[in-house]
This record gives sequence, structure tokens and C-alpha cells, in this order.
Amino acid sequence: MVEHDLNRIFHALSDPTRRAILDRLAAGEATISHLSRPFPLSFAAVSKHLGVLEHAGLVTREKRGRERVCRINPAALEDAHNWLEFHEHFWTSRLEALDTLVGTSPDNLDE
Amino acid sequence: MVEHDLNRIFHALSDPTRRAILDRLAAGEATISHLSRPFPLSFAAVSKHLGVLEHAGLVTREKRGRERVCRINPAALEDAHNWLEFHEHFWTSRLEALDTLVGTSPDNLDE
DNA sequence: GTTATATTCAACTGTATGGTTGAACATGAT
DNA sequence: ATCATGTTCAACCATACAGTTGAATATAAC
Repeated sequence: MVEHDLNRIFHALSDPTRRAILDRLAAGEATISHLSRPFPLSFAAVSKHLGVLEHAGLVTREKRGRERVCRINPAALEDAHNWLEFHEHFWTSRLEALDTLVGTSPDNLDE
Repeated sequence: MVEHDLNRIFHALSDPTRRAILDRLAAGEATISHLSRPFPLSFAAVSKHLGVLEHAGLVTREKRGRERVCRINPAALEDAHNWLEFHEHFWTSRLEALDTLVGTSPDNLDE
């Protein structure tokens, strides 16, 4: 896993339309036109969003006849998930360590 | 938790400089000038990044004398973490359900 | 073959982003 | 009071982004 993978994944997830598309894809594969229907956006705009998601590895597109079927790829979330999990724990434990050091916690009064 | 919180958090995390700043803050609070030193960026650029992080709730800035001390706020990661955790599980289970339905798994051959 | 459908691509627009610089301001040090 | 330091702010620039439209392409249906 490399830096720019995270850049792409987090960037892809930062747009509500793209997150909605992902949610929709969780219900099963779908074509682009089918995906674009519920959005107040042009077909091309949704296709671009799919491009961003595909580039981030979150979605795969497979040509099937004249249409293109999109599927979700949960594995790509792992990079982001791992980053968050590690940092959340790391940061929290560092902060707790600092608290203990400084002795701001009331529990430390009788030590 | 609202939609635009996630937008801001994911967007804040999508930049490698900002993630590096967060990592640096995990080691303890720091002033902006101290944070900006290791980066090949102007002071103002780093200050802007801090602004983005603060706006996303990931960092707090407190004025102390003439300098401004930045601290990390791990709690803000929870929104993103929860979103990822839920969707990763949800997507994966949905995909497994579809697999079972279609019977593509070799385990289903003798049923 | 013609037509309709699904998609891509290119061109364009407006706005956001990430960066710069230099001026302004507040506070600490001398 | 003066000077140095830490920070913000405003102006500016280049590029990226999200959106549009219309033309081009590929495939299915008739």
C-alpha cells in the first residue's frame, strides 16, 4: 500500500455522491445508466464519479455487451480502514500517555 | 454526525501533507511554526492545512501567548472509522449473500 | 441497414484547492 | 520604545474538480 493509494481512496470517499453510489452498489452490481438515474446529475457526471471510484480501486467496471457493469470492491476499503484504525489507537494512547505524564487525571491525585 | 462532516474529514485525510501533520501531532502538541519546519512549504501553506484539519474537527488550535498550539483530536476520526467499518462489513456480507444466491462458490456444489 | 441505447470523449465553465508572496497585527524579549 | 517572532490575512496564480453539453463510438433491436 502506498501513499497515493490513500490519497485516492480518501478523496473518492470525500464526495457524498460517490458515497451514495457505493451504497447503491452494495445492493448488487449495476450499470452506469441505472446508477445515474436517481441522481439529479447528467449521465456523464455520474460516469466521471465512477471513474474516480474505479481509479481508487473501490469499484470495478466490466464491459458486458453495450453496457458497463459496475461492482463494488470492499477490499479497497481496507487500506483506509487500517490507516484509521492504527492512527486512532496510536493517537489515543499517546494522548493518554501524555495525560498520565502531566498528571491531569483526577485518578492520579493520591499517588 | 452529518454528511458534510464526513465530506470534510475524508477530504482532510486525502492530502499526504495533512496526514503527515497529524502524525507529527500524535507525538504531542506543537506550534504552527514548529510543525511547518520539516515541510518544504511556506508557513502560510502549513497554516492553511491546519485550517482544513481544524475545520474537519481533527485538530484544535489554542492561542497561547503569541503562538498557537495545535493538538490532535482522535475523537473526530470516529465518524470516518464508523462509516468505514459499517460499510466494509455491509458490502462484504452483501457480496457473500449474492455469491450464495448465485451459487458460484465451489462449496455449494454438493447441495 | 437503420434506429435506439449505453457509453466515452472532448470542450467548456465556474469554483475549489494548494501553493506563493508581502503587508498587517499581536505579543514577547531587549 | 524598539525589535524580533508567530501568526493571520489578502491578493494572486496554476491546477484540479464537478458539472454541463454535444459529438463520436459500439452494440442491441427492428
